Amino acid sequence: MNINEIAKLANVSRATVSRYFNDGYVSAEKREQIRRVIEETGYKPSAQAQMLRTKKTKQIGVIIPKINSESISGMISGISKELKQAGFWLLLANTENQEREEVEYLKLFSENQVDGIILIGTIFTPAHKRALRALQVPVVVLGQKLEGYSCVYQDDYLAAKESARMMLKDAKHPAYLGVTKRDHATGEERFRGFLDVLEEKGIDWDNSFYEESAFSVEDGYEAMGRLWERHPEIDAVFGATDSVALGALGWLQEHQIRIPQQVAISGVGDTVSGRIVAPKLSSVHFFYQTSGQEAARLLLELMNGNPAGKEIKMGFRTEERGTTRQTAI
Amino acid sequence: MNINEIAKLANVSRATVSRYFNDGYVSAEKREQIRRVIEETGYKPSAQAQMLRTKKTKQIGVIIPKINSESISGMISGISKELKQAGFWLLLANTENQEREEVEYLKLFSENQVDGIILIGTIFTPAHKRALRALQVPVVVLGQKLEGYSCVYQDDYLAAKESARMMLKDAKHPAYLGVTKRDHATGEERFRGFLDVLEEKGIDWDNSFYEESAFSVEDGYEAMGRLWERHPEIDAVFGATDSVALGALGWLQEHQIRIPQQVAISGVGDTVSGRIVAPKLSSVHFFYQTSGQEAARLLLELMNGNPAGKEIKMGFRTEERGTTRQTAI
DNA sequence: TTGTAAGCGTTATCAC
DNA sequence: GTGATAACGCTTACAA
Repeated sequence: MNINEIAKLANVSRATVSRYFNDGYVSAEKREQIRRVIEETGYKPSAQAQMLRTKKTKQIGVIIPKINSESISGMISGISKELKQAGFWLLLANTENQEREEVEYLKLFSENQVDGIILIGTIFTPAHKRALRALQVPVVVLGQKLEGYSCVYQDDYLAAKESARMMLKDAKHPAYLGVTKRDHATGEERFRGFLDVLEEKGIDWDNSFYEESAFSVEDGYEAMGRLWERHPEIDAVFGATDSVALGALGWLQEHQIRIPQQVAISGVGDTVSGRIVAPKLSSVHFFYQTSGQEAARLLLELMNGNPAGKEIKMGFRTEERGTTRQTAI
Repeated sequence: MNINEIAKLANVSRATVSRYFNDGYVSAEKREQIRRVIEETGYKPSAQAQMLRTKKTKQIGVIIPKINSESISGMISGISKELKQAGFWLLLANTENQEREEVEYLKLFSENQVDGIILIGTIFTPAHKRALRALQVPVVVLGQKLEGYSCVYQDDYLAAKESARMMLKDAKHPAYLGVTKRDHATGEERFRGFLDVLEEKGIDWDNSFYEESAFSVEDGYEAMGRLWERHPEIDAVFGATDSVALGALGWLQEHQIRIPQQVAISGVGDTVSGRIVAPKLSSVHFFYQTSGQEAARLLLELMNGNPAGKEIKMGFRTEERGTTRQTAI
C-alpha cells in the first residue's frame, strides 16, 4: 500500500495525497475522499521514503555511558518524554563507559540517521572535540559543561560545597572518596567544591586523605577500608556520589563505627538507596529528569535554527539527613 | 557526497561501488581504486536510501514501561549490547506505564521504522493481542510469557516460592505485599508461588493478610503501615519486589520491630538497595541483563527466518541474608 | 486548487 | 566482472 494506490483509489494525484499529509492545500471535497480511503486501507506514508526525500529522520541520537544508573536513566526518561511530544524518536547508543565509543557514535550519527544528538558524556578528549566539530547536526551536551556548545549540567561545584558543609561542621579530619580525573563534572568539580569548603573552614588538606573510588557501592566500601587503615582518626567522609558514600557507610558500620557521632558522611545525587539506609544519607538532590527535558528542549530549539552555545545550569536541593550531625556540637 | 560521485572519482559505475559495499563481486584492481576514493572522501552510503531500497532499517524497536528501574535498565543494557554487535540500532519507546501507549507503539513500529520489536510489557489486553497479531515484523516478548510468541521471562513462580520459603520458616502469620493484577509475571505468578508455599506448610490463607502496594519503596512503606494496623501479629512479610520489601522493612524498623526476630522479610529481584540496608534483605536474584541479551538473540534468530514461539525461562539465584532467620528455631 | 515530472541515493536485474 | 537501467515511495517546484 503506497501513495500511488491511495491516489488511484481516491481519484486524485499522488501529489494531492502528499499535500493532504503535509501542507494541507487540498479542497474539502478531495480531502474527504482521501480521508475515507486512508481510513479504509489504514495507509501510513513510508517513513523511509520520507527520510530520503526530506533529509529529516525525526530521530534523535542519544549517547550514554551506561544505562544502569539512577542519574542516566532519569535523564533518558526526561529526554524521551520531551521528544515524544515533539514527534521525535530516540535512538539509543550505549557506550558502556568506553570513551572511544562515544567518538565512534558521534561520527555514525552525524553521517546519517539522526536530526540531532544528545551526548551524555564524561570527559572530552581531543578526539571528542574533533568529532564534535565535524558534526553535521545540532548537538546538546548533557551532564557536563562544554565551552561553545549548548549544554545542560548540574551545579556540581556548588552542590559538592553544600554536601561538604553538611559533613564537615565540627570535623577535623575529613576525607574524600571518588575520582579526580576521567570525569570533569563528578570528578574535578566536586573535588574542587570539597577543597574550597575546607579552605573556608581553615582546614589544611593532606592528599593522603583522598582515596580513589569508582562510582559503585562496592568500590566505596573497599576504598573506605584502605582509607581507614591509613587514617583511623578520620571523622568525616565525603563521597563523590551517593553510591560511594553508601559503600563507605557500610564499611564503617560493619566496623562498629558510630554514624554520625564518630564519623559523618555525605554524598551527592540523592539516590533511592540513600533514603533507605539507617541512618539516612545526607546528600544533595539533582533534578536529573528535568535536566533531560531541558536538554531535549534545547535541542529542539537548535534544530529550529536557534544559535548554539546556550548553557543551562540546573539547581539542586540539599537534603540533610542522619549521617551528618544536625547541629554542631 | 553520494554513490555517483564516488563512482566517477573511481572510474567505475555506481553499480560497482554498490557491489563493493555489498556482495563484493569486484576485481582487485577496481576494489583498490574504490577503496582509495572512499578513504579520501570519507564517504558513507546513505542509510535512508538503503532503507528505502532494501526495506531493512537495521533498527529494532524496544518498548518499555518505565526506564528508571533496575530490572528494565538491566534488560536494556543486555539488549543494546547484543544488538550493537549484530549491527542493529535501538529505537526506544518509553510508555511510562500507560498500557495504551504499548499498543500505540506496536502499531507505529510495525508499519514502518523497524525490522523487529522487543516488548517489555506488563499485561496483555485484547487490544495488545490484536496489535501483536497485526504485526508485520518479528517480535519478542521480554519479562512475560505469552502463548504463541517468542519470549524470555523470569521464573517468577519458582523464585517467589524460594523467597517465600526463606521468609516463612517457622512463621505463623505471613503477609503479602504487592499487586495481583495489572501485571501477570510480577503480580499473579509471584502471588501464586507465595500461596503454594503456604499450602505446603499447611498454613491457611486469609486474604486480609494481603495488602496492595505498587512497586516502590514509598508504597511498600505505606502498605506495611496499613497491614500492621489490621494484623500486628504478623511475623513474616513477603514483598513482591525488593522495593516493596524495603519499604516494609523501613516501616517496621521505625516502629521498633526487630528484624528478623519478630518479623522476617524477603523480596524478589535482588536490588542494590537490598544489599545496603542492615540487616541485608533476603531476596532472589534475576539475571536481567542476560535476559535482555537472550531476547535480542531470539529476535535476531526470528529475523533470520526461524519460527516464532520459542520460550526461554531464565534461572535465578536465592540470596538468603539477614532479614530472614538463617535457621529455623 | 490540482496534476505533472523530477529527483532523493541506493540496490537489483539483466544484458554484455 | 561490469555497467545501464529501473525501481523503492515519497515531496516539491512548476505549470496549469
